[in-house]
Amino acid sequence: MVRLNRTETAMDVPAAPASARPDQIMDIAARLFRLRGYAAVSMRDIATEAGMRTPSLYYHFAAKDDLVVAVMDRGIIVVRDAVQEALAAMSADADHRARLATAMRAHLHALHGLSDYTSANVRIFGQLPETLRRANLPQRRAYQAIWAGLLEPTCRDAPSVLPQRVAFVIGALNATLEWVDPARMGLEGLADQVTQILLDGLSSGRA
Amino acid sequence: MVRLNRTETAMDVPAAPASARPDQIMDIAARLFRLRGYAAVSMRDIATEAGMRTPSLYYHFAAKDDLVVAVMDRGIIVVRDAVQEALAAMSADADHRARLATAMRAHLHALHGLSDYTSANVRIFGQLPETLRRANLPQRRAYQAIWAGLLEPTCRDAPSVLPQRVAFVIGALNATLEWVDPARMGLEGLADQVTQILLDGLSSGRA
DNA sequence: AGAGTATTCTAACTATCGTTAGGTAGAAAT
DNA sequence: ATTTCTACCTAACGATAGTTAGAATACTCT
Repeated sequence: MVRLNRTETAMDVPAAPASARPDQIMDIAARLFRLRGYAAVSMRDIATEAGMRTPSLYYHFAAKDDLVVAVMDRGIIVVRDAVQEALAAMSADADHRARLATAMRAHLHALHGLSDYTSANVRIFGQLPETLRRANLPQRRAYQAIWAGLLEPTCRDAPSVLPQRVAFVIGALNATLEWVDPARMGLEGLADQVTQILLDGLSSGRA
Repeated sequence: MVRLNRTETAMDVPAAPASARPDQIMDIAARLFRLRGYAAVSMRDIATEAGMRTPSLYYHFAAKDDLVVAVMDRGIIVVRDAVQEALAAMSADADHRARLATAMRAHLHALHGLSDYTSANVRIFGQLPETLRRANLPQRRAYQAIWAGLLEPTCRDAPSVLPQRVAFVIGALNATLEWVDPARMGLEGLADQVTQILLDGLSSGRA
């Protein structure tokens, strides 16, 4: 609501390189998309939060479609990098259960704490017209490939179900977005619970 | 796209009671919401599919909000009835694992095969403004209560996590909406896989 | 200091949204 | 036969969406 003149907004972040303005816009867009969904966030909303007039956005992004695609792609890249780094930091002789648990933790962390990009992606993917969804599919497939490698040892006797397992596990992790209150519940407790259920099932609760 | 005059549309369904017209509109709305999301479906779209002019919708539903709330509520009622009936049909001495598996199957069936109402609910709930979401919450809470009863035996030693378990299981089941191709994959195979993972974990795949 | 580029501005356009006003054809009731 | 009610119609309103044209400002480099 507060109108900022351009001196204030530009000078608030003097350390960042000049080319970081698109990043700032994407940050704002990701946060709003995450909070309110895709159609409910207008270019005017994003411009207001960025302290600029609406048409100025079009200097950095030619259309709302381009902006949302950029946000969506980054959402997958962020979680993909997080999971890959977490796996790379493990000792080489970790078994597949430990690797799965680590990947789940990294995914949940990217989803709830790291940034708004991955959560925005999960939140609005289903709201996008098919054209925009298709634009994000290559990133998603690359990320699913990581999980296929992780889950392959769990279904060696029926490899045909692997793609469905991948989708189910990622979907189950993403579903936590809808009900987890990040403040009320610690991320560690959430990760413990979710990984335990997914690895050993609901029946193992008393162990 | 085809324009129908009122004689054709009114006479096509002479067997149905006259008061079924709101149901027909809700059927169409649920199908479109499921396919395209909330904001992407206009009252004009619904009216066109119903073979009428847009303002005529307002004779049956005072606002888009009322229509969408009616669809959302029915979406929960449908799945709730399906799960309750399936549980009621079980023998009284079934253990909690069998009851859980039955409930999961019924939920998945309502989600993928029974009608568009439950899938529309799951699909667009996160897209609604908070006011409309709140209107659907009582139905959701009532449905969650059923699952709380089902899941309580799985976490007797830590009852405080029960609400989160309920949300996680329902969320995981709902997540299948995003990746299951109902035609390509049989509903039974899907249910087998999902219930096995949720009950016994990913590691049990080779059993 | 001045030229050129980068960035933001004002003003406005078109399209579509949900919705309202007010009228009309047909069936039901008196 | 006249009224009443149901279910639909045409016409149009105000609000808001994404977007464009073109001028003005700020920054960079010589």
